[in-house]
Amino acid sequence: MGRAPCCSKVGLHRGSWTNREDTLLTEYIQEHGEGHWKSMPKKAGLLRCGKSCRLRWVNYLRPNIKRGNITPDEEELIIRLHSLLGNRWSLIAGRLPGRTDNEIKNHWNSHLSKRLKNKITTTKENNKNKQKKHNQEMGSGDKTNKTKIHHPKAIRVSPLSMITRTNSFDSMVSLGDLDFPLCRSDLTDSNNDVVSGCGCLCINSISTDDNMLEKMFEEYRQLLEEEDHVQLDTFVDSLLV
DNA sequence: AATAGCCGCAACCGCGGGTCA
DNA sequence: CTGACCCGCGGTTGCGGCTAT
Repeated sequence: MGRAPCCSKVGLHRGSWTNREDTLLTEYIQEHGEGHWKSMPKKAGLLRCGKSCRLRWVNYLRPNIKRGNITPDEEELIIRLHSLLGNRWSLIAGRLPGRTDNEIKNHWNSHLSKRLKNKITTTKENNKNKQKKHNQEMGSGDKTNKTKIHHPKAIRVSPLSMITRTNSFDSMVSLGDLDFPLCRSDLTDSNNDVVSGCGCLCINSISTDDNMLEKMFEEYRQLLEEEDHVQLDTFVDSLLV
């Protein structure tokens, strides 16, 4: 028994929104408020799926939405938040006023991920050369010294057990206080540019405990200060318990 | 000028969690 | 307890504009 479709597709408009549709939706929401997406299209006189209306409103028509020109500061914040949260775009968006999760997701996929990939490649090359040189100086290489970074798959976060879209991350932790790299490979060069963000510390479950994240960061930071061969799996696994 | 390829972004889709009858 | 429904999320698609050839 399959899941029923969210709405009947028959006779509904799809594709780009027209000005008239935008106006109808905006006027309806201004008068009646958000929510009740299922019944909204009919009441607003729109031949659209409720999901489509919600998406259009949230990503485009909502007031106070900033469009285009993501600043370098915002980019850096996105990179850091992504290294912390993984692909939790709604959480990342909650930390960037006026930005939508869709916009951030698109920007990440089309710009930042490629840029980081390039930087990672460059960094890896440099590290390879350094390691080669080091091995030559120290004799044979030590294969057990490899740092292992675990990439847990991001999971959906319940709004109740977590946070709301609007206040989201503010209620958990003040990232303005984060003056250390968010993950092992999210290191900065002498120009304070993020060199690499590949080794994501993806946290699979975040409690509402006020100090939990800060404790985790502190623990993580201490780990990083320890010997190079720390197996990050151990720490990450501890987060997953 | 034509067109192929690329890129950015808006929109769609499927899934999972929460709620409620 | 169960199942239907609603909502929101992340992944993916497809279209339009831009650029290179």
